Amino acid sequence: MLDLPDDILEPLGRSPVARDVARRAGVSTATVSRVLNGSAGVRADKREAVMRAAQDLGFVANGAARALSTRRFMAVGAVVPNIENEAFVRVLSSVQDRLRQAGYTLIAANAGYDLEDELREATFLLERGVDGLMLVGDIHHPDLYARIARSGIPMVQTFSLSRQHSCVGFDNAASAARAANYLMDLGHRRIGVISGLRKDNDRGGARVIGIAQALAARGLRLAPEHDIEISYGIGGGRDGFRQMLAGGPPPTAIICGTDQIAFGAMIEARARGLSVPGDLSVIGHNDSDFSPFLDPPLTTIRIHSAEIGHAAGDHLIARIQGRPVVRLTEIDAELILRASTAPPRRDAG
Amino acid sequence: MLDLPDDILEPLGRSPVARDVARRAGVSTATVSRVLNGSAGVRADKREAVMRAAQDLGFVANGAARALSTRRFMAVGAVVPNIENEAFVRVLSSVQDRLRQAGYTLIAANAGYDLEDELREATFLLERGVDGLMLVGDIHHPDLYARIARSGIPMVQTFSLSRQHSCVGFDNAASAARAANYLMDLGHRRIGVISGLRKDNDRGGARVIGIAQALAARGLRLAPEHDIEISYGIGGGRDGFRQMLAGGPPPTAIICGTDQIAFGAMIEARARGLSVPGDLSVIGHNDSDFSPFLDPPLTTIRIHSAEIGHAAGDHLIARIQGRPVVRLTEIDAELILRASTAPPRRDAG
DNA sequence: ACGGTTTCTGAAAGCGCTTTCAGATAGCCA
DNA sequence: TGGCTATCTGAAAGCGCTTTCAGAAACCGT
Repeated sequence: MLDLPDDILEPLGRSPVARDVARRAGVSTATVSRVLNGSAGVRADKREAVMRAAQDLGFVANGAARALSTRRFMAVGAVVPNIENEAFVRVLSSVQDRLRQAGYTLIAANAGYDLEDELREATFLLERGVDGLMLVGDIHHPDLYARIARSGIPMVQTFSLSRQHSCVGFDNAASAARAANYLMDLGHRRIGVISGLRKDNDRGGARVIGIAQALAARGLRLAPEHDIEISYGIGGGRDGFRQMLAGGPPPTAIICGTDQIAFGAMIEARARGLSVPGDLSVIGHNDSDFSPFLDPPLTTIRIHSAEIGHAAGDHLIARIQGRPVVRLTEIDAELILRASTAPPRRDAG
Repeated sequence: MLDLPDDILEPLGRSPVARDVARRAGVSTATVSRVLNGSAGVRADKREAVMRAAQDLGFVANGAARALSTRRFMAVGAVVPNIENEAFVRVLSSVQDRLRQAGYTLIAANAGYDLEDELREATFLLERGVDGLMLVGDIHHPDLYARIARSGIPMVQTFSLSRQHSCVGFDNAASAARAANYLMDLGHRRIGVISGLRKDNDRGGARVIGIAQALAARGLRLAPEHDIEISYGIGGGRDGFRQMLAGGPPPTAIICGTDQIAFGAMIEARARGLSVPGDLSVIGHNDSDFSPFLDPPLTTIRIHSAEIGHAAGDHLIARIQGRPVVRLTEIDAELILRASTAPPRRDAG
């Protein structure tokens, strides 16, 4: 006969713990743990009893205690340059998708395109005990690499490729070069670039380099006055294009760091009486939702953010679980042709 | 004379714990904890020693152990209907801002406009042990309220007002009514609505009700064929407006659930040969980044998402820390007038 | 130098879970 | 029924931190 305490059917004044479930089911906490974690080797009747007791009590295991005991926090962190940027939101959303399926939580943080801030945020995440970390790009604070190494958790970089570290991304230089080649194939010879901030941003930098090299390969050059660096957004695009026009003969085509920038440039071009694509061809980056609906619809380099996120999530989960992984996953970007690009006018030279 | 173990200057094979710091500094773990948590009452020299030892070792306190010991997870959860929606991203970003300052982490999850999914995600967060919870809207699964109550953590609802629960938001019906009144003041009499999904969405529902009531107050009515419910996005807006045209005499003005929907409707209108605002006035919701740059610039109801997030974050932190709070914070939405609205044509009746 | 305060400090007891280890139980065959 | 193996189970030892409590040290006035 079991010896039941009086309070056994009374509500507890606190949230129930494993001990309470064990008492109610007439077993030990060890068995409760075994049942709740699905480990085999518990007789059916006891399993039943535990399940019911847990149910009745509304028992929810204390995450901190579990994490302390298993050394698994069941969460991974992600630090992105700008949490409000469409591409990064999509990545976060898709990486969370995967993590969620594996029982993990995503904790996202914002670095604001600054290495020091990124270090701070990532450290914060590391202190929380995340089991894995996702970063964007291949340029990070050296201390960050050191801390990640010391913590011993897996890390994956996204949106660009890397020799040193695990990554899921694409060749920013090559895809931008492809866009440049497409423009040159159309007959353009004066091609400009409006990119977002390039400091500490290997993606932006690589793209400009890719374009410059593609031009060089055909005997052209990226004129300094056609190489503009601005802050992100539609306003940035307007400013950028205005700046570009101020610097001598206008380009007949431009490649922009985001679709927002491209949109801004198109607005400014129209305000100046330039028609797109008649006087100016425009290519963006990211394929935003609104890009197919612009006037004219925007040619853009589509980055498969969702795929990047899925792959990055799978990569981290696999490494956390000790499964083998490929170090480098390439998710190719794609040039989406729409009506914002066309051959230059005859007389444009 | 202190008795130092041999390994004291050797790197440990594992990440350092408080014990290691204590040994290196020649104090107990209690003192280490006191120093690292800034509690007063530790002599300067010992404090120094601990600081240096922690520094040297690269000590990072184990979050799970700390959480277990303090019963504070130092994280709050947020469940939003759609993590890729601009307005919600902004709220998450601003709430995180505040939390971060108070030393808390934000864990965000996606509910996809479904009460069951929301319950599932919120439960997941609760199991993790979050210290507070942010939800969107005033309609939730009854079980969710029960679980929150049982867990004893503070919760705050956002984007709408509530009689029952703490909230930071605005009166969706009133702000939509204001937009309707503005249109009627311009002379419009046939006003339509294209909203996102209204099931389990009090915001969308309230807006339509507000509009219908505003119309009724002036002896008009919202015709059923002018009351369209679609899924979100630009495509949704196009579909919605197409549907509306199929149902009899077209409205001279529409109010849309988001700027994306409004943009879609404008595209469809133009495709049908209708000019905006000549033949159709359009009002959106949220004031997206691109809205001022559309052709014509979009009149919209600006929701101060960042303020909502800040207030919600402050509210939660205050309650977690046991400080008094106001139960209801109203952050008024604002009608931003741009060129997509104008008086109807004379002959439009 | 001494008793009485005041200030610091360390030992130890948790926090609530998982997991090992050894003992208990059940199952099986002869 | 006895002996042996195969299953189950519970006691107890952590996980790494915070915090209480009582004792040690420092300080003070006389």
